[in-house]
Amino acid sequence: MNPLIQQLRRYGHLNEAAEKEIEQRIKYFSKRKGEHFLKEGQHVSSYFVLSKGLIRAYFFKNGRELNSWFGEENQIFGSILPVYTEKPSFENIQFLEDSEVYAIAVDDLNELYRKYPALNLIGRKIAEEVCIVLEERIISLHTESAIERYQSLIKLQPNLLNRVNLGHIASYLGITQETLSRIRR
Amino acid sequence: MNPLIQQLRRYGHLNEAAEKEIEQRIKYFSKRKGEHFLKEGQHVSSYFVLSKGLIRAYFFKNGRELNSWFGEENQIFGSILPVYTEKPSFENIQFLEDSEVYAIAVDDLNELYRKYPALNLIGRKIAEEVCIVLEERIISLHTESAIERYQSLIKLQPNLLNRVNLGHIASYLGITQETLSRIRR
DNA sequence: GAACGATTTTGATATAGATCAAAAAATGCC
DNA sequence: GGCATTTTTTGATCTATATCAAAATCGTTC
Repeated sequence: MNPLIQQLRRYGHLNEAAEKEIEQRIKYFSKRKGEHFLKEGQHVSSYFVLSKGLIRAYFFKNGRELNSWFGEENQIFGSILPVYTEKPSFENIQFLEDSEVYAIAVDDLNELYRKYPALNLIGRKIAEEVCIVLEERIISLHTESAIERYQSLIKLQPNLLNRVNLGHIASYLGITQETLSRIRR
Repeated sequence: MNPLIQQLRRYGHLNEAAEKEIEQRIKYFSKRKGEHFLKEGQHVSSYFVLSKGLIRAYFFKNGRELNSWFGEENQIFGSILPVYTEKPSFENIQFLEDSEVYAIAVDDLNELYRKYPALNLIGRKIAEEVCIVLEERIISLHTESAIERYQSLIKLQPNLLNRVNLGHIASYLGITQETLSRIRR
């Protein structure tokens, strides 16, 4: 069973015809560690799922890379911006391990929304769930100290620490690597 | 024309029957400055619009109030959490000026979604737009200094400064009132 | 327009986290 | 197993922002 379809089913039911056409449009990629899935200014994919691997999303600020999130297996994620506005994303998405991805292109998704309106319920649920995740991140950044943010992250994505180096984690938390090292001690 | 319907129309088309029933379920409130629209643990409203007035959303952290956002006239806002999970919000919503509100209850909205599936497209668009706004706030908190966050806020909601005292702004920015006062100098 | 409370500013000091530099430890490679 | 590279830790100092206290300003009411 296609891992992206599997994720979509968590949010709502689709009839067979819709599901079949979605499946036809889902593309599979196999990528090596270090490769990019998406670079700033492109707008290839809307939603996607890793059946294997690990990714990070990052952007540039004053010439420095800043991580905005990490994605692990069997989560659904993507960039909302291109889906909503058809504008490209300012984010870069890079594989941190050899990975396998199932993805649907922005244009395909928008056509599917037109053709199968029932899909909008699923799209709504996904976007609402993303809102809730984003709100939690805002609260974390708004109210928590570096130590607390670190603890929040371990609670949310406990495996991450074994898969990603500290520099990436520090960048996500909005602190320097040195501070993170001191926090952990 | 009902101000909430007017906002919904910005996201997509609804047939007459749907629009009529939505309009019937929209409730009007007139509230005085200082009154609450929503207190922590309730889940009255999903989406709403002010035709007049100003509100803030806030929550408690270690006994202190922290502002999470401000709402002005002719914006659509609400709490996604109750719509998505049917769980109550942890936020409080209070009027900062005498206000007039058009609102739709969570239960009504969910029934409308069932009855008029086309509404899901609008719900999806709204949630997607909220995601984009939330992402901007995350970037601001993640990467900007207090001064930059202050400037970002003025750019986004320039009238706010004339309508709200500095304590509220500082609480939104995640800094103390003293620091905000020094920044402004 | 005096008096009160609320809001904003100013001052002195404390602290979390940044920066720069270098050492130590871990990892990968031949 | 030894060398090179990357990652993590440690140290010294600096800076942005917090805290606590008090003064100044503003707004409202009688």
